[in-house]
Amino acid sequence: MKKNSTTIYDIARALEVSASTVSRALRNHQDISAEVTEKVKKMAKKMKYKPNTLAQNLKERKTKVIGVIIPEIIHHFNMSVLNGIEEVAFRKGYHIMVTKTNESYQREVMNADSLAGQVDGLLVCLSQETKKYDHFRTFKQQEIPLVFFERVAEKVAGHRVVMNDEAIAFTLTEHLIKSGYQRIAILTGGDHLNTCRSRIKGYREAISRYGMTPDESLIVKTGMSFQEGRVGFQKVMSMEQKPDAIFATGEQIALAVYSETKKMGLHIGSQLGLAAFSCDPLLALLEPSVTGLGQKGFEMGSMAAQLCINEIENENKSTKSRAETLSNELIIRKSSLKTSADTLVVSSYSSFLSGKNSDESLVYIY
Amino acid sequence: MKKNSTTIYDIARALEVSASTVSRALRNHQDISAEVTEKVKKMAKKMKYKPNTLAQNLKERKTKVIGVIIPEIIHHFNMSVLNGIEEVAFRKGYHIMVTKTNESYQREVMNADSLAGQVDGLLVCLSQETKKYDHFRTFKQQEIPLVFFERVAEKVAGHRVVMNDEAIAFTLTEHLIKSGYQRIAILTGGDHLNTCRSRIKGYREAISRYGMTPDESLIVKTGMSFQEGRVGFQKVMSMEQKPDAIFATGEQIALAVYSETKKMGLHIGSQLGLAAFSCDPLLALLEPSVTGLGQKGFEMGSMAAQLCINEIENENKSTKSRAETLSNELIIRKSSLKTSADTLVVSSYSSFLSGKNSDESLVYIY
DNA sequence: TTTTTTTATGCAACCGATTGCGGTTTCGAT
DNA sequence: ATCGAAACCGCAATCGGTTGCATAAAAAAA
Repeated sequence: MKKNSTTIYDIARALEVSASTVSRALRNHQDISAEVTEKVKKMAKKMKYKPNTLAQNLKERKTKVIGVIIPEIIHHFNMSVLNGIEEVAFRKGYHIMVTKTNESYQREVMNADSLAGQVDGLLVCLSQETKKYDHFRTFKQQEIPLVFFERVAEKVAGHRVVMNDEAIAFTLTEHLIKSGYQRIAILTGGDHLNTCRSRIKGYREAISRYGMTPDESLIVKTGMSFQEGRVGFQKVMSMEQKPDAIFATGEQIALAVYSETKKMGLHIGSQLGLAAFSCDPLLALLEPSVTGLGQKGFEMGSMAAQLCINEIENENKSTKSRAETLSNELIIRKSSLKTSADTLVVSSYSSFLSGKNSDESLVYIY
Repeated sequence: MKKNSTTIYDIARALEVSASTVSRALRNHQDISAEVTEKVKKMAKKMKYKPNTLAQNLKERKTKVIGVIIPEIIHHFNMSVLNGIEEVAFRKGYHIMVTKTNESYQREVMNADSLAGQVDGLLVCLSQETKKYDHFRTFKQQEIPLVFFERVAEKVAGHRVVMNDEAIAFTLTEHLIKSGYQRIAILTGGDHLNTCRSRIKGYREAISRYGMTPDESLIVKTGMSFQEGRVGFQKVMSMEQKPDAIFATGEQIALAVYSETKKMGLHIGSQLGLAAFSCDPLLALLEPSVTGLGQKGFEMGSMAAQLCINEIENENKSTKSRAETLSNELIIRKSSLKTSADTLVVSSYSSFLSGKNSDESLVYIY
């Protein structure tokens, strides 16, 4: 690259001034007279000068690039987040380097290591496998801002942007209960993921709050992927006491349940309730439509990018780790209603976290 | 960034050798004795040395980064492509810098300019607005490999990876005709896009081949976005002579048609045929399911990345622009069948390009 | 022992832009 | 005419790693 490009030295030679003068002129340094400045700029344009970003990076010790690590690309929520990140980055003059882990811890480590040298900040959504966080230490040492989103490392210093997982899970479960379902299974991933842990917690809270008998065998932690979701679903559906509703804690799981159910000929809603912790708008297009969440991916991504860039550009080192929680809303559709009511009612359940959290999860009936 | 990191000079000082020796030792240069090499490597590990990528980039005049420009991120096909790109890039030791244009020419220019200085290669899917290609000249001048995919610039030197648009469009239209639809509208974008041009051509070919009367008013070029697709759909549906089938030339258009149709209460298939030039697997989940294409996004992305990296690493300048065409298959589902046949028949139409193109578009009935 | 080769290492330039510091010129003030 | 202060500009170092060339030391040949 940069085969035939002109440098400040070329301009300097052409104008018989020094390279430093050219450099200063191009940056509007006041030491350089107006006429020289103009002369330099004119020549720069004439010679199609483009500053060598690589040299600037080395000198300035920064790249105007933020790294992104996500588990999967083919994933609507991740895409939305990425979209938000890109949008903010673009407006702020940054580029994004995107890597995916395929939910593999090992690949996450490789990505983190390889990005370490060339980004000014890093945005991460942890892989499903990740239980150790040493690969992020480099960033703290080098004072590279680190922002986790969605799946966060609580033990690592760094900003965090998450959803109100516990409250939403509570509301969602509460809704299923109020819809008349008696045996609600939750399909989710490992306890080490904050998302799964919180969602399970909210689920448990609702179950016990409404005096239902908790059944540990209904909490199935097979994983967040499509395949793993299917496995979990098959597992609960082969129990002697089958569940009558499913809480799918991720969009891939929801899709797995949905397609499996269709294959089995079960009618979603009347025969098996389904509610998903998913922002995918596709849920509204399915027939029957699936209860899910509002779309907060873009917001999460832009907030994460914003936090990151702020810390990059703020010279004050006083930036403590901030933990941002996005509220979200439950959008009720046919899949979680036993009777497909033609008349749609709008109501609102209060969030179960009475004092602590005032942003109650709104509930729309569609 | 790179606040407290050790350099080769630190290692050199600790070992009382020169920096060049350290550099060479770390790269296994044969001039350095085995013992010194080992000593250096041991010390490097001990001091947690990581080479400064920025300095290497400047020196080597390359970055091991390939830029990607796509119109939209929230777009299944684009993400499939991106997924393929990332996968190949990762395996080859490259990073990807992802930018999106939001279908804006201006933003495409900005992205191209800003990427020019810091990538070893560039992968581009043109924006819908783009009609001038000057912003890609820099890359040719600097000999930075350029690969277009999906929407390509035919006038610009660079590799191209496309689908067999014309043949697929022919097959798809042919299928609608054979299904018994009489008035087939095609919703698409501007003629300057190779994709639209080829798809329209295939459509026209099929219409005339089967002796139907072509009607220019059925060729609606409102654009490829969801909103534009909806506009186009509303336009044809408000004609005095409505179409009885729609050929949606993109996934966003297909979704627009699908959701509008549902709103109108029209039954897709029996009342209005629909076939989409789209790889989105969601089409299979909808009810009625929508006729579309096989998933070739990953393949397109990995091929594009492969071409790009090959050219980056091949020193022989003899790399002529290669144009790769991916074949694809039509997957027939309920939306393009007037009667929802319970018995599914598998057949195969021959590609209309008899001699020239032997990869006929396979047709599955689902 | 002397000369030639081989082996191993260091010096310094380079990639291109930035910037502290010092030097020269200009010009008004004394 | 002399001095001091702006106003302008260039030298050289720096960022960290790489590499051609020279050199020194060790080994081999004479």
